Amino acid sequence: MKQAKLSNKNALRSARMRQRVLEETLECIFALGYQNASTVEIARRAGISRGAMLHHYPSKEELVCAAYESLLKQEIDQLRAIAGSYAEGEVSLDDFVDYLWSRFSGRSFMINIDFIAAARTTPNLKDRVERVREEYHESLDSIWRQFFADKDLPEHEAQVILNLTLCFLRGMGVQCAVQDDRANLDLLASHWKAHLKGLISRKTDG
Amino acid sequence: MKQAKLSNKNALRSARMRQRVLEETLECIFALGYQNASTVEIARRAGISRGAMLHHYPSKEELVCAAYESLLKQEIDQLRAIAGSYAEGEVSLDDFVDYLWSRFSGRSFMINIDFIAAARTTPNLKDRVERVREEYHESLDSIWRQFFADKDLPEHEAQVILNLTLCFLRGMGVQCAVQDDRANLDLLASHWKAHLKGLISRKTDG
DNA sequence: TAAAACAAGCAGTCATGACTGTTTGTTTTA
DNA sequence: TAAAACAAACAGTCATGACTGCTTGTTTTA
Repeated sequence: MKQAKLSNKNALRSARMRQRVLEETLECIFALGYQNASTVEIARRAGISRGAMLHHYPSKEELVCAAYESLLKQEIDQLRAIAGSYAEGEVSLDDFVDYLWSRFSGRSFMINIDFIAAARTTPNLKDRVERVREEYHESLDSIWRQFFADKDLPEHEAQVILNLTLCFLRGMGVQCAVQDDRANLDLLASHWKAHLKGLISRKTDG
Repeated sequence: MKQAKLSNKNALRSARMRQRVLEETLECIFALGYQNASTVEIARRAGISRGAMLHHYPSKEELVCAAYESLLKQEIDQLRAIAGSYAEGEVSLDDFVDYLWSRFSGRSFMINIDFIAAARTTPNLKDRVERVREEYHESLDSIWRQFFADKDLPEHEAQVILNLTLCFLRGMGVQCAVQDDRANLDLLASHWKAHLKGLISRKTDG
């Protein structure tokens, strides 16, 4: 994190520029795919010279990793916001699954797929990506537990149900990337939500 | 399909060569990733000159599409073989899910992820890929129905259960690509299998 | 059936274009 | 005026596909 005191104009300018570059990097990967997201194109879209971009991010790897971290951090922030709403009783488990599905069927996940594919065969990327992802999953775990705190369900059961749900949504997200047949997938998601209810009640009154 | 009568030597030689190239293409994509699988490297691995390869596959797109089609066709053949075994009562639903999981956690699916990611932003590839995939899913559908033929379950319920299972396995496969934690995922798969039993029996005696 | 004509398979080289990162120069801010 | 932010030009690498020519197999014809 190259970041000085934010009091002076330079630091502000720099931060803004970096933010814009990261956003355009993600947008570019989303639109063109990881492989076709060249630094030239990213700089062009960000309305900046490549020289300036390289000043902030000395290599492409540095750039895309930072972009990915930025993406996941946004997701984490949103999760935390939802965790807050839950505490105030504004969100149900159904709502939360809906929210997750919106995440796994949208831009964010499409970018994720590209990173997952790229990271599989790029050790450096894989390592860096893994760390952020852990943080993301921890946030997810903690919010998930909230939903089961009042249910009479052992913690590791809740964990299994979360993992089942996540895998399911991930799979749906992949399907979404292959062929955007939202209607059908939304329906399937509903099935799963209904199913979740059964899973919980059956266990709790058993 | 560039293929003359198989009686003459040339056609045989050609077929062998093409097969070898396709196999090495897949292997190369698996090992290096779609983006890093250059035609130079593929030719090197296949022990053939680039000139010869270009003789058989005039463009890279032609090559990778053919390779992908070959991959899915292999999968389809395996599925059909299993369908045969089922007819002879040699395979249970559990076995079949295990089989599917072996497919979604192995080489084949990893290559698939790369293709899915690449195809998302490469219209040509996407179109060609889609066609083969349909054939694959049809095979899957038909074998799946066999398992439910003797159960008292409406066809569309069986379809939903298949889709749930597929999404789930796909999601697990993606997780596998991210971090190969087989033990945990195998466990999760077991949960799902147990769960499937419940799904079926509950519906049938309801 | 043997030779000639033709076609297919294959190898190697070259031209082109794209992408990355370096370097050098200019403007803005502290 | 020194340092940071930015711009522009440049050099090196790599991948693709075109092109040329050689070798092997197949077909036609005398």
